[in-house]
Amino acid sequence: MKQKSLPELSKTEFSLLNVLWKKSPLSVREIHDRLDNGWAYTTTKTTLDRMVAKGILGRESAHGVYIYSPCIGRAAGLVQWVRFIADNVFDLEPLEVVNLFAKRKTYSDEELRELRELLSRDDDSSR
Amino acid sequence: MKQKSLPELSKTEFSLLNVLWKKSPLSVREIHDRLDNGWAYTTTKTTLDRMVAKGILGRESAHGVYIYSPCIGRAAGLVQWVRFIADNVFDLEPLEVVNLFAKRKTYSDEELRELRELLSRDDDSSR
DNA sequence: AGTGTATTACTACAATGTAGTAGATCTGTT
DNA sequence: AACAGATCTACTACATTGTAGTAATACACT
Repeated sequence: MKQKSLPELSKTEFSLLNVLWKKSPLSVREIHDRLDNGWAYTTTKTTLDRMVAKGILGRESAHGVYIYSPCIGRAAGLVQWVRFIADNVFDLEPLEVVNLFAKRKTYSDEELRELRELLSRDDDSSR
Repeated sequence: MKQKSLPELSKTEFSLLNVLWKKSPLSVREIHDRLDNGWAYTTTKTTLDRMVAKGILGRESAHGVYIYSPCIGRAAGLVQWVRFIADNVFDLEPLEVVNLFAKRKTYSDEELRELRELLSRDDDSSR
């Protein structure tokens, strides 16, 4: 056991993380701008800070502003989502959904490998 | 305009609907049993009733119990989810994600057609 | 040094996630 | 037909999330 239980991320949390997995650390403003949903700036801020409080993100001060970065990797953050999507959207086994990822170039081989690993390992120790 | 704006379904709502899209109408008990998450029975009930209140589900009485059925079709319920998944998980255009569906036999041709239609039509009239 | 502009902290409130409890109802049993 | 046990339903409850406003700070430029 080295993984502190895969997090169950909400839709908003996931999309925030998604920005930061592409590039990080970023300031609230930077995140807010690439996040092209209709949110108010303060909404982005609030969500980020709550995620920091939960340990999903880290933040530090740089030149007078806070910058945020993910505390969990993309593979770990994806696990629960792949399960959900496999079950509810594709009606396939999680690993088969990962194979769909593999066709598209969205994830690196390394990420895919880790994702598969996490999916088969953590085979529902919870609930 | 004949579509009453595609609903933004939460994860839970989506998985409930997913059961009912497979077979309906069903009683709380029947839904609860096929829904194999760890919920308490009353949680399933509460969620169902809230969805009825929102007009996502309908319910009627049959042999002394309520039975529930979806008020929206699978294609309509999927639209926002396909957008989210396209954006945040696959990093593809929504329509390309639909093409992934097409490979697997999860959706009927009719559903796919309607889904594509809805996706291209309702190109962000909201927010 | 003062005014405008962006950032942060704090507060707010509705919706959702999750579930318990008590009362109503059904069902099978004498 | 009356009662016990099992189910179902309505109502209540409380934490978390979704979403955002406001006031206090900090910064940046004239």
